[in-house]
Amino acid sequence: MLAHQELLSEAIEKYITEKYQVSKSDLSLVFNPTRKEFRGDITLVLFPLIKLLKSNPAAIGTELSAVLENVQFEGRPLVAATEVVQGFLNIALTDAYWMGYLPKASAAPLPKSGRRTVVEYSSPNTNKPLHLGHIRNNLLGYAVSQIKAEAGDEVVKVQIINDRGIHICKSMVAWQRYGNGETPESSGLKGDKLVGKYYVAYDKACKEEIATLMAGGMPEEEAKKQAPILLEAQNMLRAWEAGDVAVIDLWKTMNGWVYEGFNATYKRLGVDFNKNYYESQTYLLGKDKVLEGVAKGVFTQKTDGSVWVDLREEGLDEKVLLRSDGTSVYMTQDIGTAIERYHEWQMDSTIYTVGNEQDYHFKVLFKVLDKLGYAWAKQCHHLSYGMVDLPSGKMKSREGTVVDADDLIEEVIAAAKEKTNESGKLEGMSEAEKENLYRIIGLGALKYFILKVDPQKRMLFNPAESIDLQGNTGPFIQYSHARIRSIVRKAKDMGLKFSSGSPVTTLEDAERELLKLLLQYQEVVGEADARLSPALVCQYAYDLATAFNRFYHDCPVITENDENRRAFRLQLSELTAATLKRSLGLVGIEAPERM
RNA sequence: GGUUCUGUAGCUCAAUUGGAUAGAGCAUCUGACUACGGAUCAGAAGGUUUGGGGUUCGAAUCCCUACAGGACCA
Repeated sequence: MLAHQELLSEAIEKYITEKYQVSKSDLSLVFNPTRKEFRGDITLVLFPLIKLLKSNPAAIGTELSAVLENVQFEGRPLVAATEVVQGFLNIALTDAYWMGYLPKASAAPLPKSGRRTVVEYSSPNTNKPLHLGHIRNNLLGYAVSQIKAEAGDEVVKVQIINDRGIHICKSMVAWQRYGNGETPESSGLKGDKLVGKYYVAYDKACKEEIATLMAGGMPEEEAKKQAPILLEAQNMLRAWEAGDVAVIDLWKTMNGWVYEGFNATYKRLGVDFNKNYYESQTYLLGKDKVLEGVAKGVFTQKTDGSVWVDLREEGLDEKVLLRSDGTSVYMTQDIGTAIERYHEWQMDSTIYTVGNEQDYHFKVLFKVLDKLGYAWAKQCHHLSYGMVDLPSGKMKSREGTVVDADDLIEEVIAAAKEKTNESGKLEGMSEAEKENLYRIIGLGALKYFILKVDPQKRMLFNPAESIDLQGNTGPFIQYSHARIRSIVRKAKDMGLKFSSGSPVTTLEDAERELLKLLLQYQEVVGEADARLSPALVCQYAYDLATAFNRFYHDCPVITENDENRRAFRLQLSELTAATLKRSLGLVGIEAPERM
């Protein structure tokens, strides 16, 4: 987007190829941003040229400096100053060059790519409420969707719900036994919480039954298989697969409760989906496709009837696709879902947002789809993210250390309320506006805390730090935005001008740094898209907020006397607020006008 | 046991994917034009990048190895 690197690069290439008779292909110029302790905007690394030109860095540097000083941009000098430090040629560009880009400094989406991307995130089971792990998953998936859209793709956000299987039957059996007809309405419990309660009840009953059997002399292994409530659940699963009307009805009812609960959580969290997929609707297709694969000879059926794929040549191993009794495994339904989804969307790529515990699973899935002959299998990506740990260690549902999503959301909002009331400037706000602000700040803190970490890495979730308002946090950026908006509003009330007929031609350091950062917006979006990393957007927003705060500290804005300078600074301020807001939006964080 | 990911300041995270003296925040200490919104800004201190080899002009980054932790597959 910015022209300088290309111009500098061309000039140097032309000079070296002509003077030293080296071919262009042997010449690779390495540019880096200049480190901030040196003067300059961009730096050419000279080391790679030493051998090629048979000279030393200092000599090469001074020689190239002379070349660069003649480079023009739109009829004016591009380079203001150069300096050779060790093996590096630091190049400072002219303020006129930077100012030329001011009109383009407003954050805007990249051009349409013409590509359609499906982003899958949140793949809950319907027997338990959502927890902190799902929150990381949802925030990542949503943010990546936003980033992809900003990078020009058409994005389809989908959820895959694991609504069938033994786990949901366990909740159903327990509800039948102990529920007395309890519903979300009768109990006032959120639907997913209600179903989760019976899953826990199942677990408890099952353990008791196992203990009873063992007391009667049965070995533990046997008892675990023979517990009556387990047999009931297995019976129910068979009845479900056979289409038993009563079982299906109960299943629909209880899953319906869960969906209402999930939807409430998603809404509170601020994520949404264009389409939901249900494994109950895709596992049969998966089965068919696996059997087709057997017919085609890409899978093998063993004598017991089970179907396997052999991936040893690809460095993986053999993997079961259908059990000997013909029932499907996770892989089976994932195959069906992938195929159905492609038929529906014909997307150019798919992103699966799933924890890194499934790394192997997705390697296999993509190979299997490839073996089945689907060319699009190569465009499937697993956005693998690390598990979330607590200061007390891992989350373990058995030990009750799982952090419930709804509870967590309400806690961060409550914490935001408390802290905001200590130091906020909320006079004149209605109660409803205040409540909304607490929500925005609490969620801003939570989301930023989670998304600033590289997705791939395992992360530690410290509840206390997640609601910090200072330093590298969401609320810090939100505050910076609100402060700028306040300044801008005030300036407008005073009737100050935001542009002038004779714009400034020289820049203070803080002004230049801010302008340069504003111009990086699209580059950051592109990089975050390529690397599927919302963390880069978080870092950018933080850098931008910091750069503005320094600028605001160093440079008078409203109180600046020079009208042209003041207009420029007001414009910079307004652009910064807009870019902060847009960047935060990419990671699902709202930017309030006041706080 | 096999495969794979991770290891950076006391703590939580960065490091433009091989470039300069490894950067931020928190916590600690010190300061800021009579506060254009101080939830701000500036500074100090804090490092043998888990250990050991190697590759090269140059390594937190690539290779080998040991150790530690996580995950997956049996």
